[in-house]
Amino acid sequence: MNAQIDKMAKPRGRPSARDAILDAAEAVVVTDGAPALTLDSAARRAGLSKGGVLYHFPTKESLLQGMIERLIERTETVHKAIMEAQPDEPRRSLRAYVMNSVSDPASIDLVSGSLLAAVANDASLLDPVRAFFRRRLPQITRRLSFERAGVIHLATEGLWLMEVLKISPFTPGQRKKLVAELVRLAGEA
Amino acid sequence: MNAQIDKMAKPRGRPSARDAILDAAEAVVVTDGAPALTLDSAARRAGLSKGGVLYHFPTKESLLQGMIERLIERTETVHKAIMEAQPDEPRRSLRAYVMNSVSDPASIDLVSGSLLAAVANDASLLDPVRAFFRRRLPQITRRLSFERAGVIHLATEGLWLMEVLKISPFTPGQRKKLVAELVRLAGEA
DNA sequence: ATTAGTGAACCGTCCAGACGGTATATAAAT
DNA sequence: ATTTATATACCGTCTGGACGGTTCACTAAT
Repeated sequence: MNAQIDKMAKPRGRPSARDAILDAAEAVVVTDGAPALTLDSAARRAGLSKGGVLYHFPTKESLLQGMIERLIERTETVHKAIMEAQPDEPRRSLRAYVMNSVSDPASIDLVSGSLLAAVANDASLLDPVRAFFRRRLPQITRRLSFERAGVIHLATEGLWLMEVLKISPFTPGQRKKLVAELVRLAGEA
Repeated sequence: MNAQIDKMAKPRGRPSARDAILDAAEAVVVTDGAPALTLDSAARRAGLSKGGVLYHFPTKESLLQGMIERLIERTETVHKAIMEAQPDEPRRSLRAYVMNSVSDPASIDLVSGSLLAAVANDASLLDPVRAFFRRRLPQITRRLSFERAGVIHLATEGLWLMEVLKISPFTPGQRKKLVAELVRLAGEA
């Protein structure tokens, strides 16, 4: 499914289960809810022992940090990929952002687990997310009216967050219309 | 502050601390974070014992349900009040919604506690919120292009959710501009 | 020799919920 | 007007379980 990203600095020992643990932790949250994420449940889902999890993540907090870090890394990587596949023009960053966030309804589950886990355990774990948004803001408002780009940003993040929290009231058809409108708005001057 | 609503079926015993418990629970979440909300912490904050809390809310889940219920009730009440204070025209519902949600940055804390607590403990507690959104959707899209009203809805909810989660990247000045833009959009045909 | 684990025992803490008891206020009966 | 009954509104203690984290002896791959 996902082409795995080469880790530079190839490790020497056995292939690490670090990513598998993060995947497992996300899966636990998505299927069983945020409160179900414990060191034990993540270990079981990843197919190893609690000791194995603690080898990679010495505390639960570090596991949660790892989840958020990877969420941001993934988002940045995908955004870059989408953007570079598009013609060079000032609005491509915003449009790539919209497409990355909301164009594929199924991709929500791939990241929502990390966010939900962070919210449930310690809101300050989301600090890197805010920092990420802040870094991205000037990129997506480039050469656009701040108001217009800002509203598109808000709406995109709004749909994404509503779907992460499963509180979106829109039917699939309505959703399609809205995404199309957002992409359209992101393409206008 | 709040005129208390007459409970029909006048109770006989002492005045109930039910609302005080809900206030306390919200306050605990806002000041100490969602994981800090326990039956004990809510009781202490409300100035009574754990037994007292359990009298009103026999389980923690029922406390969380109570928080979400009151969140929705309050939102509906305030929305109605704002709306009726405005001239009768098709777009006043949407505009009242925008004003209610994001016009006052300080009011976030009054409701964020309930939402965060629900997310942290059991996402299905948010089901009534989605139902509420669904009820509201036809009202705010009345006589407006669905796409336009939908984008405003998304952006409003996006700003609100980002602020509840404390991940908004906007400066106060930028925020002001965006809110003004949303109100403006909600006023246009 | 180093890395990456296993697996089990164990500890301290926290927490939801149960339970028995108590205090307050109203209402009906005497 | 005093008693009696009764429902409401709590208090305070206890328990059983889960969870995060530690330790430790051992193993498998590179």
